Amino acid sequence: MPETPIVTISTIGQHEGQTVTLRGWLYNIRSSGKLLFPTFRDGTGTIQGIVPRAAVPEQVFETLKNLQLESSLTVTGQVRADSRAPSGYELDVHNIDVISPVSPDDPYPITLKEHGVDFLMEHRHLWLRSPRQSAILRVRATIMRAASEFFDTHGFIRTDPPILTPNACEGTSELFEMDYFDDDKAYLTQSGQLYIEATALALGKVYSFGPTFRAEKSKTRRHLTEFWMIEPEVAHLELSGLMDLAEAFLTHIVTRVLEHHRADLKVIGRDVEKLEAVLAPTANEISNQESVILSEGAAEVEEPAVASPNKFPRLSYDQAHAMLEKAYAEGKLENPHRYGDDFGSPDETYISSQFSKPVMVHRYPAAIKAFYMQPDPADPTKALCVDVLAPEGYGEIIGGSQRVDSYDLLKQRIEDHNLPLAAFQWYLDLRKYGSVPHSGFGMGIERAVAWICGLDHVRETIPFARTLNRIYP
RNA sequence: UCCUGAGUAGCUCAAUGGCAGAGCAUUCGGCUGUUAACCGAAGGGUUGUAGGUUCGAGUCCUACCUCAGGAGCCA
Repeated sequence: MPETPIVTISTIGQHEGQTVTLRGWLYNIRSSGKLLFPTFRDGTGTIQGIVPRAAVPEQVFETLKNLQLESSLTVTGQVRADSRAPSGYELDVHNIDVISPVSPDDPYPITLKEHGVDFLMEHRHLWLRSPRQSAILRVRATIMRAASEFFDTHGFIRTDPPILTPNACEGTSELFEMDYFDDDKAYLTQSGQLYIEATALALGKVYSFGPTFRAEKSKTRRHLTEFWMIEPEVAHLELSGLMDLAEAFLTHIVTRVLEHHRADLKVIGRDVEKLEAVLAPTANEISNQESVILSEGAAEVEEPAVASPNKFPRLSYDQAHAMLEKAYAEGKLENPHRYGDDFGSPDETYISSQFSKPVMVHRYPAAIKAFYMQPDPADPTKALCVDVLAPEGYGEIIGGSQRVDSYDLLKQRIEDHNLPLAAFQWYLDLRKYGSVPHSGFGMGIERAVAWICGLDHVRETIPFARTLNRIYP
């Protein structure tokens, strides 16, 4: 190989006219008699090469002609702008050096044709190489970075809770159980919330970011058994401030993705206008219908405590219920929503479909929410909680609440929910020694990625999805 | 856990109860601008498993297995 600069495909345009070396894989190859059109990929993008038989040594032409897809190689050639190329550039190949050829007896299983879900998931380790999957993982990385960045730059301290826990955090979900040495059982965490309440009362503003596990036998496009969650928890913060926080947080993430991933979103096939609508100024944003909805029962609409640059619609549970009743009466929903029940998936889809921004639904009936949620002083049958529903029917991406800060009330709640008091003694201590109002939320990364990328299934949002029926590869 | 649907070539899919097929992939041949290239040829099958009905089952019946996505539950 001659001494040439080693470049990546994403920045190859800066080397127009130069002879460069790429290190990558053979993505596809077409031929037309004495012309070869190999397409190379290197993880940053793809570029088509052109190889006229007369222009290269016979051995280079023959080697490339017989090379199987996904063989690894280095390629040397001259970068040329070409209007026929999708990316604007082509490579006039001078030489190739095969690093590791794929055998024709056992060719690369994933072709450029269609494949079924089962086959692709069985070959997830290879599927990741396809342009769409790579693009999704790049966007995921930015979403995770932007999420951390938001808290890091707003005075939050990252404090990660344990992954092995002695008992159920909320006493509801199905947990993965394992032996913990001799006589004990341990469980994989389903939320770090209780632990970061402790670190919040130590450090003020904290967040955690890590994997969580749910053993529920859910089998839908929105569920994984192992997923990543980012959870802030803030001392002295009440519900309205929590909603401001969630609003600013999501706004920051969407802003970053649009800044850095226009090209990836195009590969994924995302309608970028839908994301831009999330950032649109509030005044122009809210449609007539939305105004009507928000003005009905205006007394209940939460006013942001801090002016937020980008306001999301806020609905109380009662307002959302009224919206669903109306929709059912008009035949837009198959089943009526029973007041007092949680919203089902079709309900959430309908509510979110009425807005182009994420919707914050707050003050659910306390009876259907977790024991640690603070009752609303204005109506103790309601909890000071909020669910953020992503647009376009992507469902709940954030769930949060103000926490019970009274020792006596929390103890009562633990007993009412038949939870083992001893296991929660440390949690009660937080209310015994200098309790303050505090709030937090959790966002599931995969649902956020699915929404932002416009995917129809969360299994594509994580490198190796863990679902009810699949733990391979 | 419940409901619904699907299992046929390496992959994606056809096949009135009557000879097991196509495209892609692989191999061989052709083509100097192809964009999931195209054209010609070849090889490639225990039709998810086990029973049953029938002269005859990929097709009908029963059970089971696997997968899918919807409910419930959740992020």
